[in-house]
Amino acid sequence: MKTDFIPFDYDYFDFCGKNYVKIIGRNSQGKRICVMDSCDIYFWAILKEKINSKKINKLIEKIEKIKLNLKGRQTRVENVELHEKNFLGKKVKALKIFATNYKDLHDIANKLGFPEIECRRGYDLGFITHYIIERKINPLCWYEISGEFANEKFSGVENLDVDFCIELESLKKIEDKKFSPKILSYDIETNDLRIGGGEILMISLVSENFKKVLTWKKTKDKQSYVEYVDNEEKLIEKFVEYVKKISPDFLVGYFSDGFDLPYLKARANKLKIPLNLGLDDSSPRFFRKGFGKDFGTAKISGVIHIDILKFIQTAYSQYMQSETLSLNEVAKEFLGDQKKNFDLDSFNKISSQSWEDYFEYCLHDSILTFGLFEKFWPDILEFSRIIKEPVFDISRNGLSKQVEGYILHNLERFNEIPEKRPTHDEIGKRKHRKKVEGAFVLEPTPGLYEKIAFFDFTSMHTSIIISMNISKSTLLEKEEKDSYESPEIEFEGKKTRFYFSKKQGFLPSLMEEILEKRKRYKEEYKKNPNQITFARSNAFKLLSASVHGYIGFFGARYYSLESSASVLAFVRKFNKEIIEEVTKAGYSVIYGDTDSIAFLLGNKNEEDVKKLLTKLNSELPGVMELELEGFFKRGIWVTKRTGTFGAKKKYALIGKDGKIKIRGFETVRRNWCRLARELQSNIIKLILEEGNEKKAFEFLKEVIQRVKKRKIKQEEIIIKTVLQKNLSEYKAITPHVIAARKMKEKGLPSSIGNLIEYYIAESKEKKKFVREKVKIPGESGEYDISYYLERQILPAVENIFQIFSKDVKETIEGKRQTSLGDF
DNA sequence: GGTCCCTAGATACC
DNA sequence: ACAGGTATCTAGGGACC
Repeated sequence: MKTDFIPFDYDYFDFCGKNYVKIIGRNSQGKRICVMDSCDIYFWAILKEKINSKKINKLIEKIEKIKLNLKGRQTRVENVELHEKNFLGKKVKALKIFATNYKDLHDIANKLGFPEIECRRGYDLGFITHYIIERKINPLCWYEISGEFANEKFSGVENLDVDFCIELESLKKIEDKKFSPKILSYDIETNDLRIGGGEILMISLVSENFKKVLTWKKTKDKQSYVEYVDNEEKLIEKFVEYVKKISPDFLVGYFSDGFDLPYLKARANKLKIPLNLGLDDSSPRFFRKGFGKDFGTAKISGVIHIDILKFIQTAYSQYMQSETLSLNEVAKEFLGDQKKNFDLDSFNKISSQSWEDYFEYCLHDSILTFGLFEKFWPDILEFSRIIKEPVFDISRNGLSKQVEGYILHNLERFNEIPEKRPTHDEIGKRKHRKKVEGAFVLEPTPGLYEKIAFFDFTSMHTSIIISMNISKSTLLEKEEKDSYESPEIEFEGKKTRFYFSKKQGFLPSLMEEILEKRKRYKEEYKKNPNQITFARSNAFKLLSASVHGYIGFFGARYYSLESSASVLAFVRKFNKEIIEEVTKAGYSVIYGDTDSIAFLLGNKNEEDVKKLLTKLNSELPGVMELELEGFFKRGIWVTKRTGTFGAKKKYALIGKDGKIKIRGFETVRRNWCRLARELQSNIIKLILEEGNEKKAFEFLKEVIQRVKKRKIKQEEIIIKTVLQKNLSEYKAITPHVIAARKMKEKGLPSSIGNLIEYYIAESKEKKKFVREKVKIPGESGEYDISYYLERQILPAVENIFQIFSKDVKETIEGKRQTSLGDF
């Protein structure tokens, strides 16, 4: 039997005491295939230096005799080989110790208390990762495979609903072909948000040319996509039936790891019915990660369950305009579509027509989820191919896991044995180490400026890692001639320098490849700018930028605080040097943050600036590169609220095309009310466009009048804050905590991650705390004029007008008495 | 009950 | 626990008078 094949998902099982991998995928005819395979299972025992071959042979003999009795199961070392390997860049002799079952490696490793052995490695990769590395059958790449039909052989162990099942004999990588996975999105609606705490009212399903809402709630009219069942029990059964019938490669939800699938499972358990969604009729398995704070993941055998929210969260949230990651806002940003309007507040009072609306609302959620998956699929695909981990994991892993995955799958090229995961104790120690000094931020001189140029370093941290060959394995113990020397660093209380070998390490070498990808996608975006090419470009920017974070992350295998400190010291050094050079060239530098610098053109022109850039680049080492971010017509920098110091990380620019770029100002901070944000944004715009504050001041006066006359709509005064911890954990009782408590009383979502909305209302008595005046949107009350004038508008505009020596405090607060007389 | 200083908390920038 | 450090700013917490 021979066929082409593209692997989607990997799982493993035991058969006759041996590890098998089952890979689910398809061929170009669209047939679903299960490939059964196994691979060599082994780990490494790295030997101490200067052990003679006689001793090694004796050691091998001893190890070969190791037998274990684990929970009634017999296992033993199968074979031992001696290899020349690298470990952390150093040549070592290592024993490759083979076993039957991956699960046993840890136990066997623990039996190796021989003095000749320095350390044991390679038993903690996870079987799937180990398998992919070993057999090189990479996710989402095309292969030509051959083997025997194996449905019979594994029957009784693995009964899968696939077109055919093959035991792999040979494989060959073939050219990429186009393929479109079958996608089914789903969404449930319930009458209680606590998992399993209420009933599931309806479930929507959307696939290509397929739309369905299942419900047991009968109504007078009926849309064609609505299908009635008798009760909740039948609802769940019908859902399973449809999933099996459509038989998708990907079952996609939005926050479905945390809500939809656990809810379905909980209800199925309660009703004592199976939730046999797996291709082998198994129920979803839930894996808890961390210590309760986060949600687990939900895995379905043979069907790849994707919670698209997770991928968006790690890969894109930093670059999105949306203020929350709600399906509504995310869909608005990426699909230009949003959720249907439906008031979920009162389940009991839903009329028949409302139920129709509710069905449509539910259906539309699945439509949006489907659309989001389609939009992000190219990115998930690319990530999965590059990192070589299955989509299930790629779509859920954090950035450190992605970087680490990339490293682990590429070690073999360097003949490297993988470093182990840090132990719990080691993590504890790392977390308690003193933080290293970070980047340098130049304090700006507040003012309105004309003709500004911005330079920034492309992927600065990564290019430093590459250019200075910085990593755990290239770090030298002491100064060596002809090595890279870090600037002086304050490290663990002492001033010191670190040195890195000039022989390129495997990590810097791998980073060079990531940087290449990043550049390629940036070019692609420039050629064809749209949301998706932008997002992809940024996803790789993020992956590239995460490399530095990874080596300073306490959970990393290749953690090295010395390396991290060195990278940051170089970051400071290069930025300060560029500031100096640009100043020397006759420009006045306004601002700089980490990898960027802003300066005035003055009496020079753009050509001069470009020439300067070329000159600066010719002096930079390795792959380091300074880039022209852009020329701007005007820019504004303000003071901090307290004192006369220039505020860092707060500025606004207007490009030659009139486009405005605002950083750090209240305008871009979601926990300020829209009134203040929009006012500030308009004022910044007017000032940047006009070059003076006159029109802006008139605008301010108008808004003040509207506030005083209570002409401001409620949605403009709402303050939105995301709850970052559980309500009981707050030490300080802030306004948003009070608002969250009120929401909780009303049964509204008020746990970690939920958006808390409130406004500050006027009260008869004088109140000491803001929190005493907090009201949530449904509560009746008039907004507190003084609060909004003094605590929202004033702070948002005061510093801006101060640049023109205009004190607006009087304008905002002063006239209040007279205008209040009008009422 | 007011003032002062500090911390908690949220959210931004790179 | 699940990339890092730097920074701004509000409101609350607590000491003191």
